[in-house]
Amino acid sequence: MNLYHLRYFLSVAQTGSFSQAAREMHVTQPTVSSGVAELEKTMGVRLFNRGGKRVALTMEGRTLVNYAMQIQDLVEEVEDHLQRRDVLPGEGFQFGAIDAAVTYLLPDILKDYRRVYPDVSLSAQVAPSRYLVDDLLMNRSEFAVISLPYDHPRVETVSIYRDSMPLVVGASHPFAARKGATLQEVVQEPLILFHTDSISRKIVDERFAEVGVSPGGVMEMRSPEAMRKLVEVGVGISFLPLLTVQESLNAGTLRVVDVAGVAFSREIGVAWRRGRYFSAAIRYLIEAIFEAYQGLEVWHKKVEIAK
Amino acid sequence: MNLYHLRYFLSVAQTGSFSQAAREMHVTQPTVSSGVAELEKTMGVRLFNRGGKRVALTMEGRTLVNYAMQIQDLVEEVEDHLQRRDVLPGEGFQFGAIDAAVTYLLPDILKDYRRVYPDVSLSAQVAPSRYLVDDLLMNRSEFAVISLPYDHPRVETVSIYRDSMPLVVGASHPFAARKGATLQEVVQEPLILFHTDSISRKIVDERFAEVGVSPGGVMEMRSPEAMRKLVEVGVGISFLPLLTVQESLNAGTLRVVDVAGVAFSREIGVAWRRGRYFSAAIRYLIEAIFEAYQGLEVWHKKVEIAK
DNA sequence: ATTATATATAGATAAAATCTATAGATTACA
DNA sequence: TGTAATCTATAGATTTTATCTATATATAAT
Repeated sequence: MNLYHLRYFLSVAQTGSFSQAAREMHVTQPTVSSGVAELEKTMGVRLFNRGGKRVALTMEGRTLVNYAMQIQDLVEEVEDHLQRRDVLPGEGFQFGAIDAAVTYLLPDILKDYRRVYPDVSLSAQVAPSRYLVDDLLMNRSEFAVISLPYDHPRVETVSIYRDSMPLVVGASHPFAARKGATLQEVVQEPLILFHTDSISRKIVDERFAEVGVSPGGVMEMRSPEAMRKLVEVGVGISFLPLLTVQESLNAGTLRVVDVAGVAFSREIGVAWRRGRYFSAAIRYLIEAIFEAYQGLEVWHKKVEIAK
Repeated sequence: MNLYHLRYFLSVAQTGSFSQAAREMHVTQPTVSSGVAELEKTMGVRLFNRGGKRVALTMEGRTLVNYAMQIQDLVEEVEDHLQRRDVLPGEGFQFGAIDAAVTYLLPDILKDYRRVYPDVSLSAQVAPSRYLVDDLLMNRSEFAVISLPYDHPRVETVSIYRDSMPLVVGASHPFAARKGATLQEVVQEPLILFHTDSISRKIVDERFAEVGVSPGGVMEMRSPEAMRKLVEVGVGISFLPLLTVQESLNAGTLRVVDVAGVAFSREIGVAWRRGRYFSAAIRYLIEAIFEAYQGLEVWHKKVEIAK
């Protein structure tokens, strides 16, 4: 069963003539004849009674008219939808983001996005970067906002934000009163560090190795928010992304302490599976992120290559 | 856009794999690939993101899944309907019948029919035979119950009922008291005859011509019921089908009078456009008529030929 | 009867769908 | 890290389907 044949059939039903239908459909009359004949064969019924000046639908023909019109409508509707890149209510997509991104970088962008695509349901997966990259590779999420650098042959990344990771201490910590501290002093203190999985931790570890120091008592955490709390109550001190601690600094519950020879920072960026295709509604969100954080140009270049 | 391609697409969406879909659909993998590629081209969007172990639907792909499933359902539904010869509520057909048939021959049959096909809406067109034949030729009705004989190269007929057309007079008419009358006597009386269009009238006229008599004051009518009334009130006398006057005879308001050398009768039969196709629901009604009036065998023979 | 208009059919041609074989890429596993 | 297995894409050949031209046949109109 061919969609053109259905169209021929409907035209014959409407005009009551094979010849006229052929003219309407811009094909020859035998084409219409064989199209209808093919339908009649696959359905096993006669659709028209021929012979008069006009052909007449049989009962089966009338039944098929009902269905054929519905089918035609659906086909036209879906073509229209897809061509106009409309979004159906209930449609949506999933993306990943690390905690800091979803908490501090994305809220305003997501708010704007909702205005442009009110019918798209967004599902944000919040997890450490490496899990988010797994999702990307398995096609479980469309893109992710993760910590950089992340080196993987199948993953493309563009940096959008550089976040410093200063040493922060509780307001009552001895360092809080001083203008700075040395790395040697720092490693004597109880340190609260990201889990060894994490990119931020890797940055810290690498620098420690370079300088040749190693921390004493270390507490490992996955959640920067939890780490912030622990530092606030004085369990230890930590190198934490500025984004995470900005509010606490403003409130005075945390203090930044300069450490000689150390200027940690981690980048946050957008990552996606190399070469993948982006639907309009998704592309819009990504571009909004780049616009907000000045990465639009690099993105365009990379996506161009990916094409 | 081909219905097979839609099926391939749905299978890929469900299995997450072109290869697996190919196995399910009993085609090769390149067939599925090119089918999906063709859909993507005509729709102008990417439907899957390839590359992982499993392919993943894009947003557009998800939209198309919704529509494709609806379309598939409709196609299956209509194929099922037509193959099983089901009748949709609201479906129906039109047939023609002369007054006597619809009043006296068909009621019980139609009642039974309603039990078997409760959802079929019947539309009976009641008119003199020649109009009903016009409808047949124009494919406006499926079959007709008309007066015979009716000779037309494009119309097939089978007789189902022979109805005598005796001379009937009002109860108070002088003839009513006598045991019989001659044709010469009859033509002296004011005669109420069918319109010259009608088959019943033709039968009467032919006999009159044979015998060489011609009636005097004649009133022409189209409605046998009206004629019956006129005879009852004594406006004239008439040759009327027994079916039409049976009740009046029982009630005693009309009397049958034998006329020497005259035994009019007309036949009633089923007529249809030669070579036409009958849907199951229609065929059932026609066969019920033949079963009731012993014409089933002839019908089968004629329809066999028509095929 | 004759002409005009319908649909059906036969045969040729064009378009498409599908297949086989294979390349290129990714994943899984040793 | 390399190797085998598995996946999708592509090229070219083949088959099937759709369409066209020409014509036969039937019906309706003049």
